[in-house]
Amino acid sequence: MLRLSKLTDYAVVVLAGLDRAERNRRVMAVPEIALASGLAEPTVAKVLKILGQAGLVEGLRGARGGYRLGRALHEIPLSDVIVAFDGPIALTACVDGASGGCEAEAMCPVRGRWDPVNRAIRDALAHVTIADLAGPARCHGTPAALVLNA
Amino acid sequence: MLRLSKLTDYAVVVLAGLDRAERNRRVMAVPEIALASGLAEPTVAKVLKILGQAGLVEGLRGARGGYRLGRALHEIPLSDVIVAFDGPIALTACVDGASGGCEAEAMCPVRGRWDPVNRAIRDALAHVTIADLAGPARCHGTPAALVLNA
DNA sequence: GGAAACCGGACGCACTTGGTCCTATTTGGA
DNA sequence: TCCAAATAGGACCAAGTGCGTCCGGTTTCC
Ligand code: FES
Ligand code: FES
Repeated sequence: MLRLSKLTDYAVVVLAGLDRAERNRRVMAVPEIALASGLAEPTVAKVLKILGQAGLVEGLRGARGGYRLGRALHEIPLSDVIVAFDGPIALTACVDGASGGCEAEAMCPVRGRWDPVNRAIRDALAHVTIADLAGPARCHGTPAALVLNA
Repeated sequence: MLRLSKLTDYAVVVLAGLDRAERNRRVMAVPEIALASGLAEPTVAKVLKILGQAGLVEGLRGARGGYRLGRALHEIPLSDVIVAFDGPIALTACVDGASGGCEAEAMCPVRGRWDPVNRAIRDALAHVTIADLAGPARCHGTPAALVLNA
């Protein structure tokens, strides 16, 4: 359905919640983040694990541990979050060297023609930051709407 | 995975195949299209049925029947095909009035903020025509790449 | 040393997707 | 008039995958 997974959606919410702690230079533990975001605790944990692997958040282990933002929200492009959860951004299975995903591979008239479309989607998603999605604070200079509707 | 369904992919191939018949003002039957596109016959039939419901192709019933393009390929935006197979183009479940798809609905900080992103994707997809994907013939004036990478 | 917290992976349920097939309806031709 | 050809529409089942949950292991502070 051209939809990204729920986890990706949750990730944005979690990141937005973490941002509030960031301003106080605190770390937040999972239960606290779950409460702040209204999501189930195990789900939040899973989201943060994946975000950690992608380097978007930093996890501090041990007692009094928690999570902290790896970068500021306005430096995290939406595409990074999507890639972390949904894998590479490509509309079709038959891109570049990926053979075998398609049945009409031999005589296919659209072989490789999706590439410009994929690149366009990637670009659009790369120019939106999580800060644009998280709140009314404009920290990027150009609001997302301006860039996107050009 | 931000992927569109295989059926959508096949639809583009099928439409490209139909275009060759269109130039001769002929109609093509399912077996012929299947042969031309290299796809399985029942699959092609299913694709054409859906395309017919969307008005993108016209089916002529009875003996000597077949399928014909509803419009020229360069007048069919990619978004129309995607909508026919994958439903409305929206990255997240929580758009506009669609409540219930999300758990953190009450206190969600990103409620409604996806809309500009969705609109951007929709616009990008609406400016690519099937003709852009189907072959080297440029019939739209501006090639897709130019519009997309602006 | 114990408690608190993250880390990594495995498991199972459930939904969606895809491919196939069958029947009804329509139309052209013998 | 009757039959063959071809679409229309839906039902059906199998496979894959996303999603939520849980558990044991490891690290760090008190
Ligand atoms: S190779 Fe996949 S649709 Fe052509
Ligand atoms: S309402 Fe769905 S993420 Fe906010």
